[in-house]
Amino acid sequence: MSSEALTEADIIAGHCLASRTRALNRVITGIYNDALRPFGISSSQLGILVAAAKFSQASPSDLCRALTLDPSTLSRNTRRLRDKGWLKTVAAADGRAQPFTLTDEGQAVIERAFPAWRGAQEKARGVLGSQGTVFLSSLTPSGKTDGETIGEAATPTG
Amino acid sequence: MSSEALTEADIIAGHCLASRTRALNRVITGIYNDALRPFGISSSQLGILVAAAKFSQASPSDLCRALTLDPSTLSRNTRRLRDKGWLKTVAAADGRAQPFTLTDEGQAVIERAFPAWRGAQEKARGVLGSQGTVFLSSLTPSGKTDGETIGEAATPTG
DNA sequence: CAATATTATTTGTATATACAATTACTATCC
DNA sequence: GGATAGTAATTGTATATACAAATAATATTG
Repeated sequence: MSSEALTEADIIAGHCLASRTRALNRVITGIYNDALRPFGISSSQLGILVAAAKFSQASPSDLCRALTLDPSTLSRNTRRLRDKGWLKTVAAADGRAQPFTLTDEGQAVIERAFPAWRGAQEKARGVLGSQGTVFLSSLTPSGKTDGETIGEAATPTG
Repeated sequence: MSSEALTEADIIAGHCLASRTRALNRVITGIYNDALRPFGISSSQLGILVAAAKFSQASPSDLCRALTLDPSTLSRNTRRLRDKGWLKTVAAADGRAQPFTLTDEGQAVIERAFPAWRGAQEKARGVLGSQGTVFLSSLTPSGKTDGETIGEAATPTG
């Protein structure tokens, strides 16, 4: 039993949920990006295309709400997808809105990339183990817990 | 019971672990960044400072291994921390190495930010629920599962 | 209906991130 | 010990991300 006092750095390094979440994100995102690279699409971009496919006519604000994404982030991301010809802007009643739809090319990209996505998904399951897979699967695409609260209330202490 | 065939987009949107991991990362990282902002430090930067505190003399390659961070990413991140005076480069036997140590100011920043970090940690626990908290706590700071495999092998099917 | 408030999106700026290429060393191996 | 291989770090370039500010259009309200 070590009797040294724990420093702030010890406590943070030993428990920080943000550091662990970000590290996990780097690992998992890397798996998908590696798998998707041959198709010229990133994990983030594929996520936006599939979200656009599900809203037949998506507005940026819809997707921001659905994905917990800052509007400025989505604006840049959709610009790249419009530049590639995978999304196209359509007219809207409300003059402020800039809704878009998936193009046929965008749909084709989803279909072409699908087997690679599936391979990455398998690899990610392996890395996450069943506990991690079940937990992450319980989240909505917005990163929030589905329904009420998943577990009980969190226990105190840092 | 819906009898429509699932499209690729339906399957990806409904299950993608990368999208969920990234969305969770946005939510969790945002909690810590909001809490730390008044101290002029980000979640990522605090993570590097505490890692540097634990290696009394850290080399970039040590930290990259410890955190699963690309060397080019760490290089830019430590540059900002050196510019702020929180890390300083020290001499090394190996002329290729650029090891650094935490400065007194860097140590002071950790101490000042600690209560805010603790508050963010509490909030994150609440968002994650006990299942998410337990899972993420089981990861090392590198984003990998501690020890063997956490759960059993993942079950198949995309 | 004109003034004001609200909403939707983009643009300016900055950090976090990674891949590829480059630069500087150190190690190895004839 | 000099050519070559390997390692450590940085720099070039690009995407992902967010906050703040600006722009533009619709809603509200007096």
